Amino acid sequence: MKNERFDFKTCLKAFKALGDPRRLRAATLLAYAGRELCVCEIVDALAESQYNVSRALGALCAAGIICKEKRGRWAMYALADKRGHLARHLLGLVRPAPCCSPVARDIARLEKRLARREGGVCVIGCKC
Amino acid sequence: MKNERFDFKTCLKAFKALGDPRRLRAATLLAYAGRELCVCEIVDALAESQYNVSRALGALCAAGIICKEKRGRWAMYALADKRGHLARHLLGLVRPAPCCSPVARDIARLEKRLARREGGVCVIGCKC
DNA sequence: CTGACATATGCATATAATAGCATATGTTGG
DNA sequence: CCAACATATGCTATTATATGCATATGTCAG
Repeated sequence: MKNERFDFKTCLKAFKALGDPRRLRAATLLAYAGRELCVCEIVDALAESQYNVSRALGALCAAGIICKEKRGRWAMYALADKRGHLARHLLGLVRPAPCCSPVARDIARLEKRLARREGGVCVIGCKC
Repeated sequence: MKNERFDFKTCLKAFKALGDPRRLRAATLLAYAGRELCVCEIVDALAESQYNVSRALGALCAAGIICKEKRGRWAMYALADKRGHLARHLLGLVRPAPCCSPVARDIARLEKRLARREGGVCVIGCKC
């Protein structure tokens, strides 16, 4: 993972995908979490509408930043693994929680939400 | 320069600025060159209009990716130094010249152009 | 099979980014 | 001071991107 390089098109797609506040927040959140999160947890953590979050996650997925795994009626997202080295590099550059950063608030809300998991899985769903 | 991190806003601006083909090409070119280039050299290397290149360089400058130094009627651009560690990290991820990449062509044209410098300075100007 | 639920998407519209042209700005040489 | 030149910018038209609403899709519980 050292001195690794990626082709132009791949980098361009990644930069473009991360060049939007909501998408960067979502990706940073997933990088911070270091594990799969379900959509409704991300919706709560970002405090954004289900619509906007779904679109953002879809775009990040298309850019190869994150990946999705459908599990029953739940959709789980995590940082991409296979082609995801670039994503790790990029998100590793974002300071996780300097106070007053949007990321700090997102993380705080995520922690609260994760505390409500049961047996390691989300059982709450959307409250929208 | 190891494990360095940057705040959310800075990263967002950088990703946004690099999420455009022409801007990413220009920044990658400057990273590759490793020295100041004048606008007309960049125009020739990218084979784009003076207008488009000027706009792209302006945007990269505003995002803190590159910096500008006016020298007489010439404007020289280089990767940002002071606040530019992020830029170096990011552009270090772009593979410089896999053949068939736009970057490869840009670099080839740049080399030709640099060969025409006299005493290390550009003396040609725009031919547009 | 039905109703409730988690998530995704189509369509219409708002908003922002980009392109091109012409022209402005500032600098040098005569 | 003027003309030539390198570079930047204002304006407008165009195009891409984001938003909101409603609704579609697919899955589970009963």
